[in-house]
Amino acid sequence: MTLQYALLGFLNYGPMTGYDLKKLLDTSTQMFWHAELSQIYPQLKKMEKEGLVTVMCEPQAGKPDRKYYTITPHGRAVLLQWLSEPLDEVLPDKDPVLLHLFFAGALNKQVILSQLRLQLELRRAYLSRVEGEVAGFIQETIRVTGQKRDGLFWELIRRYGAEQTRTSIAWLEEAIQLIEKELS
Amino acid sequence: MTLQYALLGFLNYGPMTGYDLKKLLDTSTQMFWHAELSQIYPQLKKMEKEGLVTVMCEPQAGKPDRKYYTITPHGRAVLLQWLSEPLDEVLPDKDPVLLHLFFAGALNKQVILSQLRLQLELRRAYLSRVEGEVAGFIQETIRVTGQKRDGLFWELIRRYGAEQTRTSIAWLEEAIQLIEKELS
DNA sequence: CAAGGCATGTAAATCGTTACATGATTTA
DNA sequence: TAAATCATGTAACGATTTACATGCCTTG
Repeated sequence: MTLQYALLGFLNYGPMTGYDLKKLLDTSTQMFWHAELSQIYPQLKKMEKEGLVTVMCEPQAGKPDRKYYTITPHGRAVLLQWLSEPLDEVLPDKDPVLLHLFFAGALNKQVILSQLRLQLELRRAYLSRVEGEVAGFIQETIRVTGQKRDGLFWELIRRYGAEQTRTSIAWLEEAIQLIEKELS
Repeated sequence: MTLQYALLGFLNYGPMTGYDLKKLLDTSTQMFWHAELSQIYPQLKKMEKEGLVTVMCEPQAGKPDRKYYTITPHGRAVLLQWLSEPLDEVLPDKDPVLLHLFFAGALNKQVILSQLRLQLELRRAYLSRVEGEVAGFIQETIRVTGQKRDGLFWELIRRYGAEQTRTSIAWLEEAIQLIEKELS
């Protein structure tokens, strides 16, 4: 169901194909939402049947037609309805890395340390991407589209990701030190 | 597949029933992993067929038998194998709250602010639970079970949750101020 | 006396991933 | 010339949720 709202959210900016939507999911929301084409295409079909979007085919030579989906007034109403719902969830609920760590006591010190060091590396790399590329991409998108109001939220979310990652990094550094000292 | 490792991880402490495992998932790992009984029971059955666990039935009057599952040497090997794998994931990948916020530009200022204020409230409540109840529960569990080594990881994960939540809170406070000032 | 805990499950539906299929064009 | 991009999809499988089913015992 949530994927539906993600698609409606993007279609609210203008008509697009499933392929276009996939690219937007990959470049804009991949840190907190994504989907495969094999999920997107059937979802769009379902949304059309429910009157949330309409389709227009643009023939192409040698390729399948581009199928442009346009959000309907009803689709827009459904999107706004969802967006207006109170944000009453507390946390994203599955994190395999933490589950891993929860049982890590069964491993020896060196294996655990190398796992944590890999995480540290990955998160540092991620942070530098968020502070570099991602920040630039958002500014560029705001410049090109003139979406200042929406851009405020994009930038806010980017900063959230950066702050969470910084916190992870600091925690990993401490955890590594602690384990080096305290664990036998 | 991950649920399997969660169950093996707990069964590695000793034989248990599906019902017991559900309670452990609810009290110990609910912040980063959980499952319903309707998923746990079939999963255990499957694990038995694969030789990861064995079952022993303890008859009860008026209730279904308690079915105790015991981890096998093979099960332990499979668990250790999984635990030893490098932690190469970067982030938990779906967060409906962020997706919501990503499209929040379509809403009016007051609705957005009340949504963010609700999030702030929820995260503050969550933090106080993590710093209170949860911390106490971990200390108590370490005291009762004598699992000092494992307890180190439980406490580390708890602190991770607390730090991430503190970061969320600070970010939400800033975001609310910014939106109050900058947004029309 | 109703609600919740104990203890087991099954069935149906939804959500999501991976693999497969086509076929032209562009890039390395 | 191999791989990636464009553009559509289907099929099979696996993961997860929700609803249903039983029946006793304990707590409010």
